[in-house]
Amino acid sequence: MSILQLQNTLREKVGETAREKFNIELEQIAAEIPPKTELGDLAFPVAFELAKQIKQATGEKQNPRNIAEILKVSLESFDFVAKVEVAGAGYLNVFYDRAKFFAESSEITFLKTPDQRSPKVCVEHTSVNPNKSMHIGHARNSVLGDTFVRILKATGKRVETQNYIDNTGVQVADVVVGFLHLRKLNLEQIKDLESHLQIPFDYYCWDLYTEVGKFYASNAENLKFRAETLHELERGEGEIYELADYVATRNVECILQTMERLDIRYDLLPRESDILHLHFWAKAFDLMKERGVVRFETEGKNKGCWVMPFDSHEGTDEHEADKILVRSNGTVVYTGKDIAYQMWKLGLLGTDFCYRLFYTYDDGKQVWVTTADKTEPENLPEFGNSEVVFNVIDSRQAYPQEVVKEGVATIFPEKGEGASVHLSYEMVALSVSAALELGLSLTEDDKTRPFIEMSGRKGWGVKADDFINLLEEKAFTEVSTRNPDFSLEKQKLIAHQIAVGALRYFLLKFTKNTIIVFDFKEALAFEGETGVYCQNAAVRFNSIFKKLEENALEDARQTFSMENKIVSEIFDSEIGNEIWSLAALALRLEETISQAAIATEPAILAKYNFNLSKAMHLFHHNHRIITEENAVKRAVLIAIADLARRALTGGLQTMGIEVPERM
RNA sequence: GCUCUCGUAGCUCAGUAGGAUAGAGCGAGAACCUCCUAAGUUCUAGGUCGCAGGUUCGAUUCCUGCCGAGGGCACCA
Repeated sequence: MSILQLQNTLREKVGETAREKFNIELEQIAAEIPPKTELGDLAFPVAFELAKQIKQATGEKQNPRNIAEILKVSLESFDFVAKVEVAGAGYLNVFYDRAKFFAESSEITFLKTPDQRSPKVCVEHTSVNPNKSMHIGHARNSVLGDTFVRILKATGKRVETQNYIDNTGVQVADVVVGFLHLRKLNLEQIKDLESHLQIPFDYYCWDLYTEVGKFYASNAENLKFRAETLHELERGEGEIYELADYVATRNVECILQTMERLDIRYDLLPRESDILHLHFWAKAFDLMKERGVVRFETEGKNKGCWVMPFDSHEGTDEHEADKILVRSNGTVVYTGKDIAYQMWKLGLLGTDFCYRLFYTYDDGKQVWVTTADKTEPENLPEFGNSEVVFNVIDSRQAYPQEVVKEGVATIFPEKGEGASVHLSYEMVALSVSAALELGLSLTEDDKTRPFIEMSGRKGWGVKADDFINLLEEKAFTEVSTRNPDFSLEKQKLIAHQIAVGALRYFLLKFTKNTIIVFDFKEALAFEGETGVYCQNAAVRFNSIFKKLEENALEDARQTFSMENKIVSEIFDSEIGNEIWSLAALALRLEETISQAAIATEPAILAKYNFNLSKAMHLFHHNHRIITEENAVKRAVLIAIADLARRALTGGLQTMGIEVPERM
């Protein structure tokens, strides 16, 4: 029986007893982990609630402690429960039978694998404009999205990961303007330039994009180049389109490489150009008209537009409550296209992309890209058609995302709003000191602000690759000093794993709706609450097992199962609470991952991994396994250490963090 | 103007389906390497949970108002 199952069983029993003894139907039964191991493994503050409801129902005033005493008796009937105590004003504290419970669960595996028969869910993340390199704020999106994918998979969900490519938007147009009108280069010349470029292509574009911003600022007339270019991109053919397609694709390749460094991969790259060329909007528009959810305005300020009635809280008057989807000149707004695209993801559009293979990763995993050309590639996976779609998009887009969600739900009430989830998060901004370190020219007003927003347009930001490099260099210095016997290759691998762990943990330890104010010192830390701290706990435990005899774990399990009585005594001894609390914490991984999935909050998992690591470092400090002379105690310690390292390895893996061989 | 999010230790942040003594990291001050790696462990100092009301046996958590910070509110993308 797992901890989750036991909790639910106990919860049911509490509800049942409340019904039988007090004639009260409890809607929800809260259970909590007591603040200290001495207070038990699970607590029900339910007697307070019952006392209140009994008073309401009968007017009779009952002491919560008396109520708890009655519930106590019924819970004690389970064999997994060692004892139940009534504590404080009426808490019901449940103590598990540690030896029995541990014997049953010491071999548990924590992570589920995706069930191929379960309905597919889609997570879209990254989705950066393919016109420059990624900065650390973009990386937050990807790390959050990728970790959420891992969390869903660990709960057994089948997940499709998409990275949307806006290859026909203003940002791509702007960098194309830079190539055409500032650099005066055609496609061949760009390729030639690239062949002897000292910096990566996306870095080059980063600088060029900033120049274009200045180009527009210097003379508003220059904006006509943007309009021209956008028009060409929309047309979908011709020299400029070809050039833009090349530039965008090259940037996508660079971005995929950056993400590969963080162990982030995709299944599909849906491109905006294909949404345009395959007329997704027209299809969606037909469906909307068919279902009568859009209206053509013949008068008022929206005259000539197609609108969708929208009873959102955002509108200030009745008119603004309607969302314009088609402008009076007949063109569709961005949100309209987004609704069509969201319909495709959910399998509601009734039309599909064409596909071709974009790239094959080292281990053979494939990432596909959409096209508008009819092709019939071999081994084409099935894309789209997801039960639920999670869009990882920063909180500034909350309003358009709300429109998409409500829009789709209006067209398909049978599907409902639950199918579209905006996985919203706050941006990464620069601290004033970090901005100054980067040499940005801040105004006096800027310097008084709580943070400085990153801006691709201004060229303000810490590039993801630069920062990973910085972390790798720092880690390499440490690794090579500590492990001079390792080959250079191995040292570099470990430094890389540490860098990834540090960055991913840093981006995940904050809850989604906290603005991360990026500060170099804090982000580069390898001590305290960091990924490195967690990795180190796992490495230390692994090194114990390397030094133990070959069959130590199997032997321990055998000793353990035969000596139930002595095991009980150990758990009841002086060190019992401490070692049991580590075991109990390790056994909570599954529950934690499930909580993180329900709350769409990877930070819950990050905090768990940190707390588990802390308990492990403490355990490591207090107990010597290898030299332990009492065979049964040694077996218990080995089994707990194994449980803990497997839980931590699984928890870290779910965050996309590897455990290095040595550190 | 309308609307959303946030305000917890010197700093950066957790927490709260209303509940036991409000936690962690950093920073500050001390102690611990002959020891399965000190990227570690232990101890100390540090809080009117923005302010004021309300609901409740009980509020940092829920409600209202105020103050402060940051978003979002186009026939932009």
